[in-house]
This record gives sequence, structure tokens and C-alpha cells, in this order.
Amino acid sequence: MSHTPSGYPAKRATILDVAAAAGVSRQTVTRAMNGMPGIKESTRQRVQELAQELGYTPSRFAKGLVQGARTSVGLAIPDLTNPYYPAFASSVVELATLRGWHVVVDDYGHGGRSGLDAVEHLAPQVDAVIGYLGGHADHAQSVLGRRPLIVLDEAQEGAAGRINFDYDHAALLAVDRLIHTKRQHIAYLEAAAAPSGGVHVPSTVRGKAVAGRLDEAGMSWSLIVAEETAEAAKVAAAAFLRAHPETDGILVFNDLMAAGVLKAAADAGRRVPEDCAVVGMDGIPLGELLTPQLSTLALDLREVGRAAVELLDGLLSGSITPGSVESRLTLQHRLALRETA
Amino acid sequence: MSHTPSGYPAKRATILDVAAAAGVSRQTVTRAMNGMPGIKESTRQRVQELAQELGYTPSRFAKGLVQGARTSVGLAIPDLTNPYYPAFASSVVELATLRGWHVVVDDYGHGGRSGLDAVEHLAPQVDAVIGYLGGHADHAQSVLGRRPLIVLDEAQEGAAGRINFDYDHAALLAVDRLIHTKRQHIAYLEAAAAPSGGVHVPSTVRGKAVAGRLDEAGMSWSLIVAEETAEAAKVAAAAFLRAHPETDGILVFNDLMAAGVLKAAADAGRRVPEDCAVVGMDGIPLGELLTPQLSTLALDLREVGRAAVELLDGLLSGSITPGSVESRLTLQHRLALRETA
DNA sequence: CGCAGTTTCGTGAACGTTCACGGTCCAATC
DNA sequence: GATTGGACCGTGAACGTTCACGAAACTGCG
Repeated sequence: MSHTPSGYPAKRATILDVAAAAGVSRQTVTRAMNGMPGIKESTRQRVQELAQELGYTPSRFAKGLVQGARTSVGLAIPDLTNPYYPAFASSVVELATLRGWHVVVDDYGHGGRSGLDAVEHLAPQVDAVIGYLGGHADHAQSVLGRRPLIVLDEAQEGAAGRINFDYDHAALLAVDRLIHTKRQHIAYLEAAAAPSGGVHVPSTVRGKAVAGRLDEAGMSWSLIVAEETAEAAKVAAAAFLRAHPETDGILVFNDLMAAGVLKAAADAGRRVPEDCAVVGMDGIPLGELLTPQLSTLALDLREVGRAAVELLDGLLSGSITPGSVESRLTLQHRLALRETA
Repeated sequence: MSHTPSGYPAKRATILDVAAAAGVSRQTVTRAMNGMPGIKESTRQRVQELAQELGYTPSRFAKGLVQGARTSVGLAIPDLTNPYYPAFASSVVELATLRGWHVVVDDYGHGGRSGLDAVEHLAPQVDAVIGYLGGHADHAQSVLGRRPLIVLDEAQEGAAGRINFDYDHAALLAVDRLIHTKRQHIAYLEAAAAPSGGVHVPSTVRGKAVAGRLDEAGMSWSLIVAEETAEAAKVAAAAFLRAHPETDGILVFNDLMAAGVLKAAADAGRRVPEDCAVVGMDGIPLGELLTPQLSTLALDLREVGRAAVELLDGLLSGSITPGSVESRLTLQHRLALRETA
């Protein structure tokens, strides 16, 4: 038997190695390792010690092949660095673990990868995928074949399950609040990958909802665009406030960017909310730690995770059929009035 | 063949089903699916279409069994809700993905589970584990057998790889800063699961380092204890500041708790840093979004993740032997002076 | 038409485990 | 002493895929 310098066998030990070392058969080793009955206690001891000594660990592949799959779900996420996603992921992982599932995560935010890349990376390893893909749901579902895909915040059809958010409702809540507090000069800060200079119309679903509601209410308002980071939001908001000092209310694409806006307002000497209200979106835990505490269109992120896992559970068990009415959920934001609006 | 109401075959389709449907052999299907040469383009097309239609996806178990494992690593994490961990996890996932590894995460912070529970849950599914276990490293390693375990921030021996932090160095930096800015009445806010009333000595490694350094410098100081959340820290700090208004410097167990302290100070009308300095620990991104921006003993969390992955890479490839000098790393904090100290 | 060479395809074996069944041994009972 | 029953243990088969090899079909050319 060939050994590495450290004394480890070069090849992984199999059940047969243990059986040979103990002078017993495969099946006896199986019984010893898996706490099965029908084996003398002394041999169980001996076999387990030998197994430990040889560094034997059963092959998950062989085990899975014969026993039928323990389910493992993929979790595709754009950016773990954005506090929104860990809060969501935490809930998914918790509930999946409760069901005995394993969760394979892919944070596809690095190296120019897309949500589709993430699904393709996860596909050979999982029985289902939950994810914020940002497009290509149909293609992603076809990569997975029969295995259910659950997409969040995705307009496109094609996935076995969909969870969406009622942005019209959210926009209604926020705009009404601004009107109610007599704000006159509203701005909406939108996230965009490449903020070109001449943008006058929001491109995201939530942006369109906000714009629609503002127009409907007959408000005059401006569009600001920045990359989806706190720092970029801060810079963009600072520039805008300099150019438009009359601004007295800012709606922001998400809470992370809102944190940047808050900083910009403070730097510009604007009191929030007295001089200028700020409303974020998402309801990430971070919001409550800011000074002043961020008012926001809050989603219960644990609830979102729960919805995703339960939907998947239904699809896997067959109690929900892909593409049916029950496979499509719409969740609503609530207005969390804290200190900034 | 039995079908469910939705038209799906009850059993998973295997490669033989596809082969039969296409009137070819196993091997031809394999060639078609895996882009192998030696197959007519027209049959490849036909087989792929049939496979799509039957919803065939190759069994990862059978594939893994014959091809040898694609490596997948477990990531055991106490609490994804604490911004420290996602920042770390993000880096691990990125670099692991770059190597073609899969990452299975377990957030063991819910339901009273321990780090050891997490390892036991992950063990049957992975080829290695990276994790903040908070104890029992030796037992966890024995659960994994030959498969390497990399523990972070763990005093105990036993794991194949260890990454530690130089808390003495960190304490030195922080205390020196407080002395340099002429602080007289220092408090250290410690995290503890069950903050009993009569605690006078820190129980954590970092707490001991801070205490040691403060004593060494001949400072008079107090110990505060709270649960490891921002809210608990806020409450505890508020009470302490009420009882000890003379306090002019607070060191905090981590940044999340420091955020709570900042809120408490603001509520108590104390200006930070003029009236009272605050220094956190970890260097989580959140710190820069707070007002005022948190001064902290910062760790480059992406670097920590990189260290863990590279160490694991070395252990897996055999270029580093478990328990050797190279398998033990110590990283240092740097003092990130922002606005609170 | 015949043959070599190439392209295309099929067949046994193997991966490591568990399942279902069958065998052996020993003690107790008749 | 033969029989029974239980405790303990071993053997073929199967899971679904790929690998290594060999067979067949087709091509071009003399």
C-alpha cells in the first residue's frame, strides 16, 4: 500500500479496505457505520475504530446513487455584499436545513458572471434552484430541465415558480407619504449599470412604478441615476442636491443606496427629514442602525425566504404544479416609518 | 409508463430511457450530452432534443462515482445576519467558484444548533469544511476524517488548518489610540451569551487581549457585557453611560455592537468622538455608512476569505500538510481611523 | 469489386455503496 | 441428539454513469 509522506494512503479508503482490515464483509461495515441492528457490539466497535484509523468516509456519490437523492438546492445570488441578500439567504438556509436539505450558494456578482452562469454552474450539483437571476428565467429553467427553478423579482415567464413584489402598491405608499407631508420637489434615485447622461425614464420595474405613481399624483419630479452602491449613490445625490437645493424629498431604489443619500444630505448640511425626506426600499436590518433611522418600504426578508422555500417544497412534493396559479406569488411592501420621512 | 397529472414521468428519466427513445446506446447519449467527438452531428441533435423532451438530467451521483469527485466545500457560519460573515462568505464563494468548487453553506445560528452540528450536517456532502465553529475543532475534524477542516478564530488544536487573529496586536493599536487622544475613563463592551451580573473578567480571547493591554498601560477601565446584537449593545451601553457619565472612550467587541453603542451615545446626547470615543472591531462595510463613520480595528475580510481558500487549496493538493507550520496563519488588524476615535 | 482507413456506434467492466436475501453458528428446547 | 429460533454475518444484484475497447458502417481509391 502506497503512502504519502504524512502517512496517509494515497487513495481514498473504501468500504472494502475497512472490511479487509477488520476481516469482515462490506455489509458488516455498513451495519457498523450506520448504526444498524444485527451486529455484535464488539465488532461494531472494532470496525468503527478501524474506519477512523484508515480515514474512511463513505462516498456520497455511491451512497446517493443507491439510496436516492437527499435533496440539495442551489441559491443564486447577485451580491452577498449587499445586505439585502444575506438577510434573504439566511432565511432560506435556515428553513432548508430544517427540511434536511443542503444549500449550495453561488454569488455571481464577481468576474462579470450572470445569473444564467450561476444556474449553469449549480445545475450539475443540485435538485432545484432558488435565485435572483435578473433575467433569462426561461433559459435557466431549460438548463435545469424538470428540476424546479424559483425566481424572485423577475418579470419574465418560464420558471416553475415565481415570487414578485407589488411595486405599484409600494410606490403608492411612498408617494402618498411624501404628499401627506407636503413635499413639493421630489427626486427618485434609480439604480443602473451604466448611468448614461441623458436618461429621463426609469428602466427598472420599481422605477417605472414610482414614476407612474408620481405622474399620476401630478407631482413634478426628477430622475437621478447611479450605480447600485452606497458610494455611487452618495456622489450622485450630492451632485443633485447642489444643482437642485430646493429638493425636499428623495425616493431611493434601495436601502443601501439610501444610506449613501443620507450621507450626502448630511454633508450638504441638509437636515433629514426636516429639510428633505428620504425613503428607501427593501427593509434591510442596516436601516435601523443608521442615524437618522431610515424610513423605507420594508419587505420582511425572512418572509420572502420562507415563501421561496415553501413554494419549492410544494413543487418538489408535487402539491403545486409548475406555472400554475399557486406557483406565482406576489408580496407587498409595508411603509416602515422611522426617522427619515 | 405512469405519469403524474401534469404529464411528467413519475420516475426520473435515466440515460437508458433517452437511449431507448432515440434508438441508440448509452454511450452515444453520453457523447451527445457531453460534447464528445465521434458522433454524427444529426444524431447529436436528435438525442439532445429527446433528452430535453424527456426532462433527462444526468445523475450527479452516478457521474461523480465514475469520474471522481468534483470538490465541494462546506462553509459553516454562525449567523449570516451579522454583516461580518457575508463579507467573509462572499470572498470564499468567489474564490471557490473560480477554482470550480461548489460551496455548501450552513448558517447554524438558528434553532440552538452548534458549529459541530453544522459540520455533522455538512460532512456527508462535502470534501472539506471551512468555518467559524466556536469550539470543538478536534471533534469536528474527527467527524470529517481525512477531509481537511479549516477553522477560523479558534484557540483549540485539532483542525487541519487554522486561521487566527492577533488580538494582542489589535488591542495594542486601539488602546494606544485612546491613550494618545488622552482618554481617561475607558470601558470595554464584551459579547457574551448569558451576561450574568457579576462578571468582572472578559471571557473571550479578544476580550482578554484588550483587558491585558489596558492593565499593562495602567489605565482604569470597566467591563460591560451584552448579548452579541446591536440592540442589546445599545441598551447595555445606554445604562452604562447613565451610571458612568464620565466615560470618554468605549472599545467594543465588534462593529455590529459598536453601531448600537453609537446609537446609545447619540440618545444620551454625547458627542462622538468629542465627548466619547468609540472603537469597534472587524471592519465590516457597514461601519462606513454610519454617522459618524465608525473607527475600528479593521480586518480585510476579503483577505481572510482568500487566506482560507488558499490554505484549503494547499491542503487538498498536498502542498501543505495538516497541522504543519504553514497550516497555521495569523492575520493582523489595522486601525481604521474614521470619525469616532 | 475489394480493401484500407475513417467515422460512427455499441458492449463489458468499473466506480462504492446499500438492499434483499440467504447462510452459519450457538443456545435453548423438546 | 435432533430441532428450533434467534443473533450474527456474507453474497449477488442494483443504482446510473463513464471508460476502454471492439464492431460495424461508410468513404475513397485503385
